[in-house]
Amino acid sequence: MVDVSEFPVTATGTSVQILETLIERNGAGVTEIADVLDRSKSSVHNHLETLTGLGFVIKDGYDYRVSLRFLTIGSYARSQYPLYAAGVSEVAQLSTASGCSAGLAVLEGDSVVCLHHRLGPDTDTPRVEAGDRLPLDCTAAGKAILAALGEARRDELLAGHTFDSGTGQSHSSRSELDAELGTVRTRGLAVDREEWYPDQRGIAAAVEGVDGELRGAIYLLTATEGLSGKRFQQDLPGLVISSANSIRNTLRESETGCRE
Amino acid sequence: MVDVSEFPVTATGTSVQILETLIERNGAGVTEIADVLDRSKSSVHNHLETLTGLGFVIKDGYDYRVSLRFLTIGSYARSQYPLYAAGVSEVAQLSTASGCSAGLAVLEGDSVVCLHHRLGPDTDTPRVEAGDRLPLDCTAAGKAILAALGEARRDELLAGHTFDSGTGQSHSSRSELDAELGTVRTRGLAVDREEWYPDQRGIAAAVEGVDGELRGAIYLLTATEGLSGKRFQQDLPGLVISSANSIRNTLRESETGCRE
DNA sequence: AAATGCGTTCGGTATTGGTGAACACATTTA
DNA sequence: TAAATGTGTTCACCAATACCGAACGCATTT
Repeated sequence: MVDVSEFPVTATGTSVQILETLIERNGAGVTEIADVLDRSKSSVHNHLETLTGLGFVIKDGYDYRVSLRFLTIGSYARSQYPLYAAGVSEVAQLSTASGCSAGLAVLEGDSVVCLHHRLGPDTDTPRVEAGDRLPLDCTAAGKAILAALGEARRDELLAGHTFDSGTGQSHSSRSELDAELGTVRTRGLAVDREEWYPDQRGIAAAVEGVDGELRGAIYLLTATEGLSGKRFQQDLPGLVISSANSIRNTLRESETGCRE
Repeated sequence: MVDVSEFPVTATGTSVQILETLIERNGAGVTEIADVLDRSKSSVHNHLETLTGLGFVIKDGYDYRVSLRFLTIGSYARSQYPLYAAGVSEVAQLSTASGCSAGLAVLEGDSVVCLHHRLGPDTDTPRVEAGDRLPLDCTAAGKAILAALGEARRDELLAGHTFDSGTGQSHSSRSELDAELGTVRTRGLAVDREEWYPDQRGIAAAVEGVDGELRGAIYLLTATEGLSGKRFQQDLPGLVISSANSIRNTLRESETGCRE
């Protein structure tokens, strides 16, 4: 958890700290939070009353919980990314056609965030949710995005990166990663071979806008079990690439003002 | 917009006011916000720096935008409702089987909120998003939920209700609504006949937990065009009711500790 | 009937959020 | 080239307020 006291408006920091406590504990009461955060009950009570009044917290009985207002604002935040509107129906199509789970991811700040995820017919893939952060170096989407960035930005993201997430089947150093990113760039496709979750493979392609700048990535997730080499190396990659192209076209239409 | 100064922690109120401005204007800069809210630039700057540090706001260039952190927390808030986990795959099935859009809604505080929405193959239904609020009296989901509540709670929700949302095809008074809610209770099904959006019809059924308490509703949305009377009065209602039953069973399993 | 749990209210005070002016930097105008 | 305008940012001052701690009301438990 971030140290909330290092920012100029400490009261807002306290409110957020209380929100995080509510999330961590799946709802809590005034006294409980005051204990955990080592604050007075009255202070906590004031914050909760404020957050409730503002619609971010719901009180039921003795418990306070975070409200669906976050989902409302979250849906809006997602709609800020043109990739979402342009890609959501293509994800449905990709997921149906491939029988795999599929989704969209974007780079926000220094993390790759899942914008949308659709569970496939073979339901035994990890339960990724919209809003989840994806590891940079051991997921197909992360690699696709890294490869599409300029070197300066990539260096920023990987500064101090430890290469310790995922299953350990992935790279152990920056130079190994850089080598793979070269391949990703030439193929226009990134893969993850059981590097993120055991028995799970991923395939992803970056999507750029009309200006050539990165808009995000579309990815596909599937269980290794019963997956033939040809399917992983030819069929599925083909579907992902064609989906990415389709999204690029939709994006071009919306970014240039429709069917130029 | 709520008056933010009526709550004890005014600084949090100000932060939220700034967030709302960012949403309203699709991102904004320090000066712009200071103008709109009639506050000093330094104050706005401090709040934005705090919100950025806490991860709720993203700065790109001169603009600040709300971040996907809201989506992350929103997904969590949604997962607090057992109806979501129990119903999301049933919604997919219902949507596929019926060819309509379908979704889940719950009562939070005094509003009915959409937990999940899946666009159907016939894509010309309103673009409902997770987190959207649904009108109480002119949507099928709203009526299903109202009908399932105790009288006291229903009175609370409808106190001061104006019956002016939707297309105007709906009820104009509380007594008319009450009459329909009786029918809803006996049929176990609520409908909306172009009352919310023109040319759109809805069907919904409430879902209760093992304690008999309301957990929310599952709904279906479809265009009137090309919809036969039999389909709207028999086929689709049958699908919705069987979906609701299926979710009730899933809920029972999870609430009693799996396959009792 | 006493004791413990909860959330809430209240006054006092040290902290701090807000202001407005000055600043650095970029872009636009003359 | 120089001035003018537009950003976001920094700073010192002061009134406003977020915080504390004790008291309170109300349940539930002992």
